[in-house]
Amino acid sequence: MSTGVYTDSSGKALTDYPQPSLAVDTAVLTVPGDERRLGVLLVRRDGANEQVGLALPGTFLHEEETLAEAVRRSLRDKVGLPAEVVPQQLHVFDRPDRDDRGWVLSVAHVVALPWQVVKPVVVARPDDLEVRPVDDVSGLLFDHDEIVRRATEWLRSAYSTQPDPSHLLADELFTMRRLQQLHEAVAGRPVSSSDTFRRAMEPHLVKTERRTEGSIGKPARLYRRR
Amino acid sequence: MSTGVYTDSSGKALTDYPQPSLAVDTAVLTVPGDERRLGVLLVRRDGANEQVGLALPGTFLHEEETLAEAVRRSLRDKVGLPAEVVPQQLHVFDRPDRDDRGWVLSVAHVVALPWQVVKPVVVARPDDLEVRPVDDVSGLLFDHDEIVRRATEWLRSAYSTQPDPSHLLADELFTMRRLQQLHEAVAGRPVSSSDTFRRAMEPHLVKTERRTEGSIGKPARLYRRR
DNA sequence: CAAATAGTGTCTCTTAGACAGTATTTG
DNA sequence: CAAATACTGTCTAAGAGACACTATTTG
Repeated sequence: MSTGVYTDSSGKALTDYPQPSLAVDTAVLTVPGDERRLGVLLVRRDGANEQVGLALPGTFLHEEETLAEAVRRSLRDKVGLPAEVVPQQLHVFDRPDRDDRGWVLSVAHVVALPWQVVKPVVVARPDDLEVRPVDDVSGLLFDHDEIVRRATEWLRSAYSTQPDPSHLLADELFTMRRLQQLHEAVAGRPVSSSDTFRRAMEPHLVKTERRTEGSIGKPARLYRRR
Repeated sequence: MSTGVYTDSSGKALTDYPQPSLAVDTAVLTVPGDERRLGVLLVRRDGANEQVGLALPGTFLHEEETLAEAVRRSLRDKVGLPAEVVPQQLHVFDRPDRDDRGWVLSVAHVVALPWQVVKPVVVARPDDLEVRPVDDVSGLLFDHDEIVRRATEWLRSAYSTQPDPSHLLADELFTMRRLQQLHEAVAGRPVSSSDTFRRAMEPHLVKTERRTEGSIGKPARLYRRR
């Protein structure tokens, strides 16, 4: 690590420059089982020094920690989510006045989790936590509306070419219809055509010989991830 | 700005947490007029406190400055480039040991500039500055190889659907062939087919009635940006 | 006129989209 | 058997890619 003061090209020591605080804020996306829409997890902030209102879960970066670790820590400590998540970096928000408590930059992240994982934490703390459809989100604290917008765009783009890249479908086996419904929930609109959807997804999946049982109508073929 | 100490959820004041220094590093991409390959601008670092070797131009974030402003300042002060550039954020590099001078996070940026703009500064300071083909870059300081890789990927992706989105072609009028040669330089390989290239680009351009003059072969139609 | 480059016409193959018609289940 | 859902086959339109052929210049 640093063994002494070093200077930049203007001869100023690094520590002479006030540096910003660095935060991470994370859009946790999920599709609630009942509703067929993509949702984002929000936390109510009303601590003594915090601004009051809804926001994304976040925290300040701790010493020697990576951004991904800070994201995992914030999701574990503030929400109660498991620590195995792999967050995706989105963008650094750097407006000097974005946080009126001080000079705080935020590295926005996104992670998508199955409803089975998110539901228990929301049920456990209904006064603190809430899942809201991404297309209805507005009025969040700081610039978190914009983070949700970017996170949504990122996930929708990822789902446009690959079958469930974020494993929102927790089941090992699933029908083409179930996959399509998930993709429609993520996209926020019906797929252009079932035919095209099937043709686009089949090459990326393993076609099993198993079928659904007990459902109404002709039993559907079950697929597996490749 | 901050009116007093505030605390996080564990009751610790923000200033109790050591915070990292925040740097910006920028991949300046260009296509040298003679060579038909995409290049990146490198600076030789050999100051007293700096590591010795080739790296991207960068700087530390100053107080109340945005990241884009820091990028412009670093390009102006360390390279001599004009200040009107619009940098694109790529990724935050956060390995705690990525800079052995201390805990430094870097927000990597990319910007593409016409050779007419880059050439003068390289010619003026041949011992400090160098443009090297992106596909030949390796052994840069810190994790700058990775930044160049990401910057290249970003630019190539941008050029795959739009005609010269970064205005690397400084001329107002240009032939389809010239545009294609630029795109081939950026992509690092020939376009799959001139026919397809023309068909993909024409809708995004204005077809003028002017033609090239004095060139060998049939004079080519000139196009303009929309 | 030969060489060089630009531009057009058109054929084939693939894919998207639409949709009719068949298959297999539940109740 | 009616209703519901799954699946197949096939037609059409649009686009990608290939390429022959025509056009217009220089030397």
